[in-house]
Amino acid sequence: MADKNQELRDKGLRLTPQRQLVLEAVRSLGHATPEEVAEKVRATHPGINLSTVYRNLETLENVGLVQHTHLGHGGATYHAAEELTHLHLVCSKCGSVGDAPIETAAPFVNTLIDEYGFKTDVTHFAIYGTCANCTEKS
Amino acid sequence: MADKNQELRDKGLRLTPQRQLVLEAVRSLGHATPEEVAEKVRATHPGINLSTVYRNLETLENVGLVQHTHLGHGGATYHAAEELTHLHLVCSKCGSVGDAPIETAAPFVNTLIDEYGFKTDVTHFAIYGTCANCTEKS
DNA sequence: TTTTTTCTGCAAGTAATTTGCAACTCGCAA
DNA sequence: TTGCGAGTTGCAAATTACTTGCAGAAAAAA
Ligand SMILES: [Mn+2]
Ligand SMILES: [Mn+2]
Ligand SMILES: [Zn+2]
Ligand SMILES: [Zn+2]
Repeated sequence: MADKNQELRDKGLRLTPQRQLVLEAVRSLGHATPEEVAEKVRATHPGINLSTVYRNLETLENVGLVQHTHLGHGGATYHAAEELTHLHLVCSKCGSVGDAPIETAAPFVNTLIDEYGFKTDVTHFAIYGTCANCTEKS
Repeated sequence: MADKNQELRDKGLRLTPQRQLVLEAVRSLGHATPEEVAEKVRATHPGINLSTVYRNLETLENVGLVQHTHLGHGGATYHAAEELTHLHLVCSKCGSVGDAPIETAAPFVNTLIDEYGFKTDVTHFAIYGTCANCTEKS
């Protein structure tokens, strides 16, 4: 358990139960909005304030343990940083979120570097469109 | 001018000065937030309410005359539908918004169709990353 | 321990967008 | 032309998502 504590300490952060719970929640949820993180945390620790969740998500993002992405028109969702190894394919019709390996985007990313010197972060925004299922139905 | 009126009528919309002004503002501004659209409209017609602008942007989007995209972490920006002919390369460091032809993404889009049956709308979300300028400086 | 510093809960505050509603006006029909 | 009805507007209030100020609590340093 010293290891787990160390993880946050090494980043120069104070080890509070709230912070650990937020990090655990993000890790166990996959993608989650701040509200969902709060809900998860409160399942075991009801007292924790929503602003504490927001503040910790920001702090954890600053030290690189979590990251946010935009899957839809609204607010951000959070991931564990290690977990960002795929593209998000978001369907505008049904709202489903599919995954694809980041390598799928590699040629595109390379083209943008070569032609514009632009280094793309392909996971920050979702890939938006219509899924196979919804295309079929229409 | 009958033509211009017809354009909205053909979509089944009523022709109000507010609606025409919103559409013109979107067309002349390129990318614009609802607030910016309102500001533009008010330059000549001060009385127009912000909620009218929001409602008309939605209506115009429903009939396909305008579209929204997400360039940053926050709210949406609106374009004329005809004008969506480029990718947006948004720099996370300096906030600059560069353009690239949509064809740049064609191979990537095709890959997603072939492998996942997913039809990508590459303009809905910006391409996010670091521009050449900011990469140099660091 | 005691002290220092960071973090938390709570309440209040913003910013962006939406909604309810009564008054208006556009387009059609008489 | 005028009159009607559905669609539209302005305004105020509501909602949503997030942020901030602050005083007390709790980590970590001393
Ligand atoms: Mn959107
Ligand atoms: Mn973002
Ligand atoms: Zn779908
Ligand atoms: Zn830049």
